[in-house]
Amino acid sequence: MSLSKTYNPREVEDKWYSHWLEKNYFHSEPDEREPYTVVIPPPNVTGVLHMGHMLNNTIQDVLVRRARMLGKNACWIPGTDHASIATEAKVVQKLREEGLKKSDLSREEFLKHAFEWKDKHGGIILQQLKKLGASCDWERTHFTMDPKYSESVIDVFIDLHKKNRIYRGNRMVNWDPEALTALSDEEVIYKEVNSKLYHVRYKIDNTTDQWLTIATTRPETILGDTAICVNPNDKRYTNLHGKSVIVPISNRVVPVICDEYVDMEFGTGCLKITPAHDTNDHEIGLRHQLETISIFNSNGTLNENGLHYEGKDRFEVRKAIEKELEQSGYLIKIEDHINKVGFSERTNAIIEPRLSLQWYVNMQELSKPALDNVMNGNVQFYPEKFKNTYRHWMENIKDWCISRQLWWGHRIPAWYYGEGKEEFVVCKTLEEAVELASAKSGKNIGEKDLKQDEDVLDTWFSSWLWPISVFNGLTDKENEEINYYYPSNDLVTAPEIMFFWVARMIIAGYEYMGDLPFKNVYYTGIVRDKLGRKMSKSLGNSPDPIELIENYGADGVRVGILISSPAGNDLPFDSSQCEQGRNFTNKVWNAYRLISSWESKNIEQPISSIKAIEWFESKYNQSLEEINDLFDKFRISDALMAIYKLVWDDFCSSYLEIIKPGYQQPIDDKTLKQSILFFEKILLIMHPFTPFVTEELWHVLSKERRETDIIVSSWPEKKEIDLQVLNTFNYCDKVITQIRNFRKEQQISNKIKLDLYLIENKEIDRSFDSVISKIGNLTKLEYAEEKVAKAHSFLIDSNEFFIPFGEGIDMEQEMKKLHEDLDYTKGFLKSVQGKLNNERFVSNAPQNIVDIERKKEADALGKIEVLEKKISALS
RNA sequence: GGGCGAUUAACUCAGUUGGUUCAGAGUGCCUCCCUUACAAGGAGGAAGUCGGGGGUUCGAGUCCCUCAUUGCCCA
Repeated sequence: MSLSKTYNPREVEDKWYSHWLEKNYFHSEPDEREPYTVVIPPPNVTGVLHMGHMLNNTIQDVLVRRARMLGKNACWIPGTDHASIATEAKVVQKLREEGLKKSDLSREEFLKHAFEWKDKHGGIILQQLKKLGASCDWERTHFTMDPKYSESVIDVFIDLHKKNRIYRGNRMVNWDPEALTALSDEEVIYKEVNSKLYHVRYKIDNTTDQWLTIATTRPETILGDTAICVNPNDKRYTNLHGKSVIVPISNRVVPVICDEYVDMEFGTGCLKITPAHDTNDHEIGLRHQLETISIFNSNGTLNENGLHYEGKDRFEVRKAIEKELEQSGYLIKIEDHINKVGFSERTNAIIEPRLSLQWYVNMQELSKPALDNVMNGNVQFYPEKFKNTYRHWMENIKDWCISRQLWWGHRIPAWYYGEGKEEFVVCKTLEEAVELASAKSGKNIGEKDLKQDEDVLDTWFSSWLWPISVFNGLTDKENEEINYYYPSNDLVTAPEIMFFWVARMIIAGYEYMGDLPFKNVYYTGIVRDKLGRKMSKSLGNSPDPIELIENYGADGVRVGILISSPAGNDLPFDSSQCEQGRNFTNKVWNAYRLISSWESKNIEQPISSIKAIEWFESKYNQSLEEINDLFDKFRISDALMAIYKLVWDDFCSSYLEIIKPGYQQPIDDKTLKQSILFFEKILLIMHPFTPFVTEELWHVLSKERRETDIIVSSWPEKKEIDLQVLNTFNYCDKVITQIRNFRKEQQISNKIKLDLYLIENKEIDRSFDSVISKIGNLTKLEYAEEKVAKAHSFLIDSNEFFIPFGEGIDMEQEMKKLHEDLDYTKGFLKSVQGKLNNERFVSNAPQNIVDIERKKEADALGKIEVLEKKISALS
């Protein structure tokens, strides 16, 4: 035999992937078939493949390949996201390494560098996906900053502005002092940190020595205090109502105000109010018309309101001010304190709440259809539990801050012609702006008088259009492709971006297409390491996917990653799972090796083979039905497991063993032909999970198939299942197990032939006796009338089986087993009779349940009788 | 602090309307076997008070309450 004992994925993977590409199988064009569309969650353009992508894209590929085989026009759109903050940060860092500062560059120069970077590093991840076997339509690769795509983003901005859904507002934003940009709420990560709670006393104005004490975690913001607030119901402080206090260091006189917002239990019950630097304080400030004093610059250093601290960093100032407060007697005490602090998702800088003028989308009305259509099931979530989370967020949705103080991205199409709050127009081009601005202002405004907004849009403001704009559904409305492919079918993504992305795509879908963007959303879990930690670069606990593919083969990795990862569950990943996957591909490979080694002749077909074929036909169809059902429910792991067991247990361990001819014996033509057909049917259902090994075997297995490719072959049709055959095989399997057990207990080699006698107390379907004889390696299988002496015996469904043994009888062992069996059955009978003697059970339980119990009782009684007879016969 | 989940074998998970497809699967573990497809293999086996406690019911892994532990989302 010249075939390798083990499957070698390296030899076949590149070959078939190139072949598929050459044949253009991944490419889709609208036609008369039913479309099946999936849009990839676009990875960051400069990203590299990690385990999360592996999981996510394997699932998509499984779905897409199966849809293709089901005869649908499958279209999987790949692409990348410009990821404004992440990419800009990378470019800035790269420039810094080259000695260039962003601030020294013009916008145009910077963007030139950024595009160079993108062209060089962009899309590596897409190349990596090919190694995994992803069957994306590469001709349709999109990038969220492609010209057409960008145009649609700008159009949407203009449109929403026209509809009064976009407005410009001076609001508290999450400011990233490192990236120097505002962030959306979703980009802020709150973490618990050990900090300190400073108790500081403020002197009450117009007194010589009366004080109140506040508690704060941010003493540096004292310089921006414009009030002290107490709860109006707090009896301790009624004396303060209407008074003023003197802020330490700045010596500003500020009022004491009352607001129920203050938690009387926390700290001292006196809250200092800094409207410029805290969201809640800002709201209190608005309610009480307080002055707002900003003390920070955009980069987190103090401004001129910071007095002698001007120019110093906020954390440096915190230390310094602690000292100053202490020296001047204002600091009462410092307590340890745990509080939650917001960090920038991208730069990890501590977020500074900051008042600034930003662009917002009013989400109230816009989001309604998106909530309704998920709740009513038009858009299905898998698993469904995420609907709750979704609803909670959608019902409390806040306006979306969409401007970012960056250069890499879609520049906001707003043009300013003056300093006034309303002195701007929103439109696509400078020419239009001239016209609109002139009209709006009533003045003659030229190009030079206009200045475009410096900011770009939030990345998600472009990716929320992904399912539409990859088909140019906005720039070229009603075009053939958008009409054909939209809405897409399944979206596979991580629950972490349910709000960033999924919810907003649904919103955009209803707003711009009047329809859902996808029918099903499959949420994957987070890939974690063995210890349950999230996989991350900094921890270094993430295996390199490409290395895994090299070690275990793409098919092995695909199986390994899917074998136990139900939707929505985190996946604790361990490379041993890939080992299991690799072993699976190897198993199939060896099944092929076996079949290919047989020489066929026109000889009589053994009955055992005929029966095996009958059985496997039904078994296959039973599994196929189950697998189809699991796919319909998006239970991808379970579908894989069902296939795994069908292949390994049923096809290899049972079927092939039954039909296997003796050593160097030929096989009959019919059986071989049928076995190859079975093998092909198995390859077909395996294909979505293990595309490479199945394509390889498809081609070598039979000559007829060499002209076709499995990737474009049809998913098998389900045929009838003969339950009788399946039941009889189960019985046969039980007998075989008993024979094997006997051999093992008595240490009788498989090579030694045995006799089997049986007393048929209950009718037996004898059709699989030839199979029992073959697998059990029996010389004879005889139906007897009387018990056989000096024999090992066992019971299956009240039928008695005997294997006579020669000299080395272990009688004790036999007796022990009989007694164990008897004890168990007696206990079982007792519990059944307990139920039946309970009048309430008999009168309340449905008749069929009672009947079942009665039958159990009868069976148990019969079995006990047989066992007792045997025991007395042996003793 | 608010919301949503989870807890079943050593590990990862199934368990649809309460009742024979109810205590399951895969991996791991143990025993025996290098048997002529595959030791990346074969055959067999052990292993769980279904997180604790209450309740409803003839009957609870499944429904209700409560506690504990834990995860995620939001502030």
